[in-house]
Amino acid sequence: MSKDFETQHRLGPQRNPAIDDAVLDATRQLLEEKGYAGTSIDAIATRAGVGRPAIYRRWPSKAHIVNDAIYPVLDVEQGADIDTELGTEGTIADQIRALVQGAVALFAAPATRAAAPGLMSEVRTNSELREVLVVRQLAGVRVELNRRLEAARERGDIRSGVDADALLDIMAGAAIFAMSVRDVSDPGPFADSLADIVLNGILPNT
Amino acid sequence: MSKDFETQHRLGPQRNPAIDDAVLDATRQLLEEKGYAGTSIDAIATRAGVGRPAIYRRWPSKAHIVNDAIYPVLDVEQGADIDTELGTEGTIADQIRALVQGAVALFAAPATRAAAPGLMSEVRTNSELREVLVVRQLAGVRVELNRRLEAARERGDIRSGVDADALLDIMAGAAIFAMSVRDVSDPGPFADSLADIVLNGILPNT
Amino acid sequence: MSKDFETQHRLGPQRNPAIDDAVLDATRQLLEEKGYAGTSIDAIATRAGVGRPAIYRRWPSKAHIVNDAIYPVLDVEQGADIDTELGTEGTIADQIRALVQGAVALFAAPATRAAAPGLMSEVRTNSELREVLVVRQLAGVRVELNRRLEAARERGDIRSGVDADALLDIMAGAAIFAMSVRDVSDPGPFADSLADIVLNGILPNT
Amino acid sequence: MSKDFETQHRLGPQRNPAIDDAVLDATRQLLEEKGYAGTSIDAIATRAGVGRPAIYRRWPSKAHIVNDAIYPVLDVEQGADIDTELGTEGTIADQIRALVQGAVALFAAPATRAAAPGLMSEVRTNSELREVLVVRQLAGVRVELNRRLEAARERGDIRSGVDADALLDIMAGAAIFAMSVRDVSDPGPFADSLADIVLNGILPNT
DNA sequence: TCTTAAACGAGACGGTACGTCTGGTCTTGAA
DNA sequence: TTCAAGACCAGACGTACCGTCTCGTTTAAGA
Repeated sequence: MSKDFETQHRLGPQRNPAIDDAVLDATRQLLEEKGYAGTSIDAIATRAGVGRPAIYRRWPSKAHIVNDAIYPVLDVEQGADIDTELGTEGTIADQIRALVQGAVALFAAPATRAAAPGLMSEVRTNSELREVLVVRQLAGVRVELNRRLEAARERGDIRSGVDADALLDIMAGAAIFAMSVRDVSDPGPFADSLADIVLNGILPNT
Repeated sequence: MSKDFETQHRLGPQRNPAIDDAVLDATRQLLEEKGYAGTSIDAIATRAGVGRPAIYRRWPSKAHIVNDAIYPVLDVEQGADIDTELGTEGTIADQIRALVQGAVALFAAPATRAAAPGLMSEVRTNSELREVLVVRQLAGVRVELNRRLEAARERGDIRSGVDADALLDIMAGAAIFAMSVRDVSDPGPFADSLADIVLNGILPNT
Repeated sequence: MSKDFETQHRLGPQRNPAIDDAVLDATRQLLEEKGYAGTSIDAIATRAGVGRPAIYRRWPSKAHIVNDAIYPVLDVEQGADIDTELGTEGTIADQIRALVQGAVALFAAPATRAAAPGLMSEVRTNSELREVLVVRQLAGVRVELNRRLEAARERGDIRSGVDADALLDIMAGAAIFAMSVRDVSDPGPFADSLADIVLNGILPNT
Repeated sequence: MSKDFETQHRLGPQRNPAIDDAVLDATRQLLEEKGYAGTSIDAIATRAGVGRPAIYRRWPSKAHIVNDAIYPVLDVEQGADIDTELGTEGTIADQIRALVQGAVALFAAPATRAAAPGLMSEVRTNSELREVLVVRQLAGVRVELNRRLEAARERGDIRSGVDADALLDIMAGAAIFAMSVRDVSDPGPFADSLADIVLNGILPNT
């Protein structure tokens, strides 16, 4: 129960950044152990050795905590991060392959398997969460993916008529479904199979 | 508050099937209005004009009610239904197109948009629900799809190396993601885009 | 679970008197084992091997069943029984002594220890029960006791000014309190102590 | 529905003592209006304008609430209170008279009439309640009464052979029976009649 | 012998209360 | 101003009884 931040403990009027980490760590542990519904804010606070108000001071709801706990930040508003994330080098095929690998790896972590469907569910009723998750995080990726596909299409690297939104739905949706519902144990082969269908689906028919 | 089944109301030691319908109807309404988390069993009972114990007598958890409320039964244990459901006629391309249309239509209903991610989340911790939803319902479809793809591959109608499980993950996952997260308003064009990518992904490259 | 009345079992349009006995027996057992609050009608029906409607056909409430189960009938409307019950022979001292012995013996049975306070509680809100228990059973005893004391007072056998109602409250109340609350293990000595105080309390000084 | 304690309302980590009072007041009201069985914890919480958990934080069962609501505390562990309560001055006759008056007054309050038999009933199955009510509260009185009678007997002020326990059973039992079952409307004359019999029962026969 | 009608067990029903658990807010007192 | 601790309301959870009612069967008594 004794945490290292309990020794130097209170910083006065500044927030203690160690608390953020302790909370996110505890959240990941609990997601893995008890699942999304079983991860209560009470349990997070107890596991992190932190009071509940310290949590509510930082995040407005459980979904926001979970979102921060399982997804990399990348909402830095600059294109640089997204570019790096999406793999800016190589052919469009390489880029898509990298994207699929990235998506599968993202949703394959145990905590994420437990959390992703829960967040999908809450995003429908919690508009504050929707703003953060769908608008700020997902929309950026959509725009960037659209830009890339557009460019590739102009170069003739992909078929015309490929819907970028549907493509993103496939990559994210299939990865989440495989990891969280089918509970695929080895993500590698699945990522290959997924990339195989997706690439054949968008590249020109020779 | 008076329901039509209240007039003749009690059938003695047999359960009143009108209550099943009233509960499932109320569940669909509440899912649409309040979302998955906001749909409490109390609210369902009140809306259906039914006591809470009558619900617990029929379903062991909220997830089971929701499952019955939004998914067609088709667990008839005979292949016949699944065959019909999956579209047994025409070329493999026609069959896949029908499958994609069916999946999108299934997840496009407002109640289902609200419920599907919630069920995906609970299926991970509720093993009783997993039995019903993943093993009994999904597994049948997986087996049948696998059989069809195998046959088509032998006829050379699709590429070899296409993973049937990944294909099902794509169809279900993409449809759920598009409907529940992206909240696509018109399912028709999305289904076409999805079918376009999927078909090109599995058919031979000319 | 097989009762002897289950062999020949149903008598047609007449009630099966064996059910009355089975229910009252089960009630006494459950009172002793689980106490008054823990004795549910469900449990009585199950223990007696009887359906709930068969019970409700005979008694309007749990309190009525318990009343029948623990108290001797004596509501025969004829003074004869009460006379016998109250001990009509001997001096007034002998009669009072017999009364005290009877009261203590009545409330000393294990089932009665558990039930008496519960009935006292329900009699305040259940007016139907009040009618049966207080008016029909107790009032008769009050009247008869009053008559005896009046006669004894005229003969100079007891002090004047002794309140018959208070005397009955003492005998019943003290016996119930000793048995149900103090949980006296041996009723004999207690009955003697009680009789000692009561007799000295009403007989003339010297 | 707005209570005075709602203005300043929450005291932080300390419990709000105003809630204790509000709950006990509501309990007394409900006992008077609906009787013991009709006084649900739900109803108490609603009437007191308080959440149910706030009640369960303070008392382990309905019986404990009722006990606190109707009986004065006097479990101060020092003899002083009990001495005062039992009336330490005057002859033994005066003391007994005071005791009888006190007992009758205690059980004459409307809420107490409704509650006392219910508590007597629950004390038999709820051992936690028995500890509080019988051991901590009643036993102290029994010991003190025994001491007084012993002293009086040595002085020759009462007959030898008077059982202190039976005497207490008489005073408490008769008062409860008269108030809760017979429902005596005017406690004064009853207390006089009871004291008359009791005093004659224990004083020497001149 | 056949019919009628009541009693029976089994158990579903709406309703109410139980005691527990969360979520999100607020307050205290120390640092 | 932050922190931990924790009290607070609101309300959902799943369970247990209550008293009523209906079912389908059994059985005694009357036709």
